[in-house]
Amino acid sequence: MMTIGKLSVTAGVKVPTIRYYEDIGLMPEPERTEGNQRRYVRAHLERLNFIRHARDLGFSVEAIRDLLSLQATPDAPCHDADRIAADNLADVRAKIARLKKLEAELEHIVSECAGGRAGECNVLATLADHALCMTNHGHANNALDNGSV
Amino acid sequence: MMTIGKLSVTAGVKVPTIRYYEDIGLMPEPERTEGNQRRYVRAHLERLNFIRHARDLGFSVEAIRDLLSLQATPDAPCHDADRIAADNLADVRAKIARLKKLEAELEHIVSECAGGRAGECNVLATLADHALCMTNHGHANNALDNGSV
DNA sequence: CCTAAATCTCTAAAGACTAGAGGTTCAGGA
DNA sequence: TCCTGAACCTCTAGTCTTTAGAGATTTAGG
Repeated sequence: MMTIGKLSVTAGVKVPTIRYYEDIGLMPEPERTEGNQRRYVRAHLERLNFIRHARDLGFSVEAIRDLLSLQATPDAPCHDADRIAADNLADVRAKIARLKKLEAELEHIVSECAGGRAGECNVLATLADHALCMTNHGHANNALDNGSV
Repeated sequence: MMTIGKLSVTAGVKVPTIRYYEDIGLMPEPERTEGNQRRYVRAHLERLNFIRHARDLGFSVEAIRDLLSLQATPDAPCHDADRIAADNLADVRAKIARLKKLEAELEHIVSECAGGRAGECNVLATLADHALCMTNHGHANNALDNGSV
């Protein structure tokens, strides 16, 4: 029997976040004391660990919902879970590729900025002029959006 | 003289986003026709390109605001712009490092999933049990939050 | 029993947009 | 010149995943 504070510390998830997960149905409603305070058992901790871990790995809340429902029916084929993870892997690789280009560009910018005046500064010049751009970081804006990965 | 639609297509920024940038002061208020429609000139396109480019590179709106103000005073030392870019570079590197761990873990998970049942699936097992975790993707939740990079 | 810490609910904010409603203006063709 | 349909206008409200605070209540330890 854990309080929400204990659960929070143990799982590494902030208290309001736990309540939020309950709101959106990721966490079940736990039992309450007579004074209406939440009391959790070990199953809750495990589930919350699962959720936090999956969030850390970049899974969306929707994907986690799917995974949790799979977990609830252990006889189902794991094909779906596999697909969810594979999709995520593709995403992650795309993000890495994009960030590496970005890193190269920023390195270039920073190393060249030798403390001159803004008028000659590469940061500004590079950002202002696409023609100076080393790499093609295109308009695929969603590739790295919705962060929390 | 461009309409907002033309500007949108040319710069690769959605129309409501342009208006939003105007609201928050990233874009100046352009001239209007007698019928109250916005009309942009080339300077607007360049500024919007600057903004989009910087957003693509992971700069926050606040950082962009700083950069834009630096750009407006080209005699100022570029030290600030340099710092902003350097800060961003550190961020980008942290993101890359984290995503690489994540990639390794997902590769591990996916490759081991041989189409069994969910009860034995590594995706679920790995997510459920921290002890099976290959890497320490810690609780530094903000490292990759606020995406759009 | 008392008190301080933790909990409760509820509302609102963050960032960076995006979507829709309901109305107006513009440009090209008949 | 008029018409029509696409594009524009403002305004409100929603997205997503939390996080922070206010004000009230409960709990556990001494």
